[in-house]
Amino acid sequence: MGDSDRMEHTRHTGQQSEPHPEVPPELLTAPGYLIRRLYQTYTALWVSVVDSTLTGPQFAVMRAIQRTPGGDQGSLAVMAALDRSTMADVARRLDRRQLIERRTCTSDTRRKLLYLTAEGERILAETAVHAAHLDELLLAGFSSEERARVVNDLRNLSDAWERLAHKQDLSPDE
Amino acid sequence: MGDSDRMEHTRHTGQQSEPHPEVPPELLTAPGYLIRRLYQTYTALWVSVVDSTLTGPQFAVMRAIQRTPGGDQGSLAVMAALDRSTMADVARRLDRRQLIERRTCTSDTRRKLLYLTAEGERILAETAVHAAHLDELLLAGFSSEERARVVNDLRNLSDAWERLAHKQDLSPDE
DNA sequence: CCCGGATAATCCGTATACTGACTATCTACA
DNA sequence: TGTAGATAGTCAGTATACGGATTATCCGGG
Repeated sequence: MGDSDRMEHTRHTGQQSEPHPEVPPELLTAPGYLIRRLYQTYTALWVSVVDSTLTGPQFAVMRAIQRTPGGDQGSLAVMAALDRSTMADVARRLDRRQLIERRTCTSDTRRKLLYLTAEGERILAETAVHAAHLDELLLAGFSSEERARVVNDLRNLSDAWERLAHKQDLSPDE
Repeated sequence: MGDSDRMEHTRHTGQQSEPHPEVPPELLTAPGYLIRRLYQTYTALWVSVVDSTLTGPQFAVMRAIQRTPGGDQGSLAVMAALDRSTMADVARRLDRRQLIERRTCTSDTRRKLLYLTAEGERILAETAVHAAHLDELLLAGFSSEERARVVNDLRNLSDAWERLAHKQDLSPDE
């Protein structure tokens, strides 16, 4: 997993102390560009803080199974915010590593019901500690009311965008 | 390219009005989970609004080239917030489609300098219009001061997280 | 001039992510 | 009952992403 040595190659993409390659300003106010960077930075932090054997999505899936053991892949995918295809991949990898078990539902053989194995429970509990620490870190620079506001803004954005995504007509007009 | 037919299967992953997939509450306050969902929703909206022949990252790369024609892949990657490997992929695909040109630098043959082709300029200009429209849509549900606050929060988060990512010691202590 | 370290791009392996197609299965309706 | 439509999971194809190894090249010291 991560390089646990603390070499000074801390920069991922290489920039920031550089003579400023100058990000185009149109990008800096584009919500999508910002979100992409946030997502990238977050996954980098996940790897370095949680390190661990689980990726973020894998962790989300196992959390969902923990909450609803025996749920089918489709429902659990929704909880973990994954689509069916991606869930199939993630579940296959977790199954292969024996962190979850996939039983075909007897009353509907199309369904596969997911359960945590003992090892899976162990890994999940272990990872949850580090994940909680990461969540703290992510908001550590903000006062408690800023924290609430930021999380709230993120959820509002998320909701607003999802409503947009469900509309069919997004033409420029009006 | 979204299904432009108006079939009633509007849901992507399958539910949300269903009885109870019930997202685990630990996930709903986890910034990382929210960011991942925002990123997913954003890319879905990009496809359906900008549609187009360019992905978000491809667009960012072409914007960066437009701003700094003849830049080398490494510097342009930083501007577009991509790492070297990903930039190599993206540049190869754009090159194959003749939207950019890659010339080997004569004074340093390791470097490849990127330029937009005429066709690339055309596509970029076209896409920029739709991208601007998307940016409007993304904040359309907010008042103008909410808008400023949200964008500001995103940039602050981005900055704070990047500072975190550059620190070497992220242990749980204190 | 030659060598060793640094650097630019690429390649490999793995993991998300999404669309569309495909299989197996289930269910409802006529 | 018999079949059409819906549904669950998978697979193929494409595109991001990232770390680590590789290759080609550059540059500085001896």
